[in-house]
Amino acid sequence: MGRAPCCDKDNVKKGPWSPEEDAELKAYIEQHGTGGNWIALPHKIGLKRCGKSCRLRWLNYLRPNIKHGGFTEEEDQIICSLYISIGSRWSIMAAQLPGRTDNDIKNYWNTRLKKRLLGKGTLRRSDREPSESLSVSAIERMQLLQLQGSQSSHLTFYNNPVLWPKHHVPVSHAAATTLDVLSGVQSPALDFHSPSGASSGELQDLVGCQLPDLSCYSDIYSFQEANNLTTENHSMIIQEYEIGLI
DNA sequence: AAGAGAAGCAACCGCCAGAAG
DNA sequence: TCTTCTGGCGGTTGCTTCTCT
Repeated sequence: MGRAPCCDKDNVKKGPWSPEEDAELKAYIEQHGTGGNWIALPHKIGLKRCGKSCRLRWLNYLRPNIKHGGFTEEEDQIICSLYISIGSRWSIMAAQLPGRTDNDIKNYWNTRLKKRLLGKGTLRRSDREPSESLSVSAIERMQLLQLQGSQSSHLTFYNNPVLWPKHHVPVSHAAATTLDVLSGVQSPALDFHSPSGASSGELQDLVGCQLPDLSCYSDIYSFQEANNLTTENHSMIIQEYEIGLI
């Protein structure tokens, strides 16, 4: 059944790549391509490396047109906006930033941007109770939304289609408007604060398009209320969920 | 000048969805 | 149809470099 094991883990080298290994991998891929099989690649080249390690090395370091460091102000803004809208989906962010790798963006966010934007008081995983259902990423995004709301509006993800991920499907204007109204007016028919509140069917009728089950919003709304987030942010979160980004 | 702590970053780990046998 | 592997991803680790005292 199945396939042969990918590599002999006792016989593969780990740790930093040497210039010789880099050169061998680069030369082989430039000449022959990956052949669609990373696992077989190190055997063909004669490298004592796991295929996954070769893939990572190529994608993050050896691939042509890779940029390292020196993130621009514009890139900072894009990363920040995307983090607010899609969270820690580094590969999607990398797709929006030519020459940047997901690993680079992730490192840049974790070591610099996060501290710069949120300060040193950001939540760590160890600070939270295990039962809390909001991820650290979600809370950081809420904090950024608050900051964004109190500062300029140019970072707003939904105001700038350039920042939308390639798979982004714009929400209909009618749906967005209706959701804005609903979240602002708090219709008595809809209890946004309870998982047992409005069904997606009820909202669907009001909005005129298909919506997912809203029960998952309970934590977000509770958090929003506790942190005085705006209704604009409120509806944005619904929109993001609707298009599958959260 | 030396040691400690912080920051930066490359690479590994482990999980998941889809593919292959 | 089931089992196992591959590719891809985000999270985490640990080594190196930098900064502060």
